[in-house]
Amino acid sequence: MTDAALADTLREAGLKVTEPRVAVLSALTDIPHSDADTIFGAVLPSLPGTSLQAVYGVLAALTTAGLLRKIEPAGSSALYERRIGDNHHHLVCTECGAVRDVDCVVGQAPCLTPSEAGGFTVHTAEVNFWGVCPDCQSALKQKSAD
Amino acid sequence: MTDAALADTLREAGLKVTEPRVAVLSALTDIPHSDADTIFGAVLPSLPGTSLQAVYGVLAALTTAGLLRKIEPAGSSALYERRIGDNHHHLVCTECGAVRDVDCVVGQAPCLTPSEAGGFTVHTAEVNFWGVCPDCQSALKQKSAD
DNA sequence: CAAGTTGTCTTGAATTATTCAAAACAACTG
DNA sequence: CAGTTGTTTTGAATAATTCAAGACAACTTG
Repeated sequence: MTDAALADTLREAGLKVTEPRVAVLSALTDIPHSDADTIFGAVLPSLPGTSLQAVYGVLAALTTAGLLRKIEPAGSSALYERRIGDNHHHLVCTECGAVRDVDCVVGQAPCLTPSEAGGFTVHTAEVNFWGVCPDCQSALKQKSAD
Repeated sequence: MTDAALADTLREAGLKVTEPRVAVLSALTDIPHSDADTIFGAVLPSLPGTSLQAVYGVLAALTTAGLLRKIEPAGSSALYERRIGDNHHHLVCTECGAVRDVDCVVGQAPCLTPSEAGGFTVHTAEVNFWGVCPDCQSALKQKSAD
């Protein structure tokens, strides 16, 4: 995705186009499920004057505008991804924290209406799967072999 | 639940029985879905010499022993509950952070096997519902009427 | 029941992720 | 091109949680 295309994305969302915003979108295209610090590291080479706070500001703006989705798996810092609008879920490695996308499980989400909402107005169902990623499985096997 | 019964619960889990532990279990029986600070406030009257760090230590020990479940909804601090062993889920109010238990939705959890685990070994599926609790619904209605 | 061992609690401080605030600055509007 | 609005920079503050060392208490063993 070119910077021009990313700029259009920003404009369409009613946001001003700035270098930090384009850079953050670009970084998240390459490395989804990244936290603020990782994104900061990714954009720093192209924006030497930027700061971590600026990244936080950009992430907040883009998330509010609906261009980013913020996920906060237990035990890790907030992660951001560009894949939005589809109700996909996440698979998180309990060993290393790696995150992978999972398409919504049973076609729609019939199972995701709480039987008894107790007066709550539910608007979102979030599903997280916890497990061990292939890499960590190998590592664990290796370790137990010692 | 009496303190003696709570003490037995601790012993059965292979843990030493101490005042702070009994107090924390007792507090969580009364006020589930509490964070460390709330629990600290609840046990302080009966344990004047205790500290927040002690509460954190107790919570960590009890969670490791399987007596507590730790939940970490996005945007709030870690919460603890005694209800364990059943795969229930949570309903979280996006306005005030209130948490309510929800029984597992479709009988078992047939919908909670990711279609494509991508090599991950999945051991847990976590479901969180986000919505607005009855109290906050009233409050919002009130506000919009102004 | 007494002494020892192991593990827990207390005290104090450090860390990490994140947010707040004010001034300098840049993007879109007309 | 100038103005307005909103963004970024800079610097500091906050909140939740964790780390570490010594004091202490619970269960075990004799």
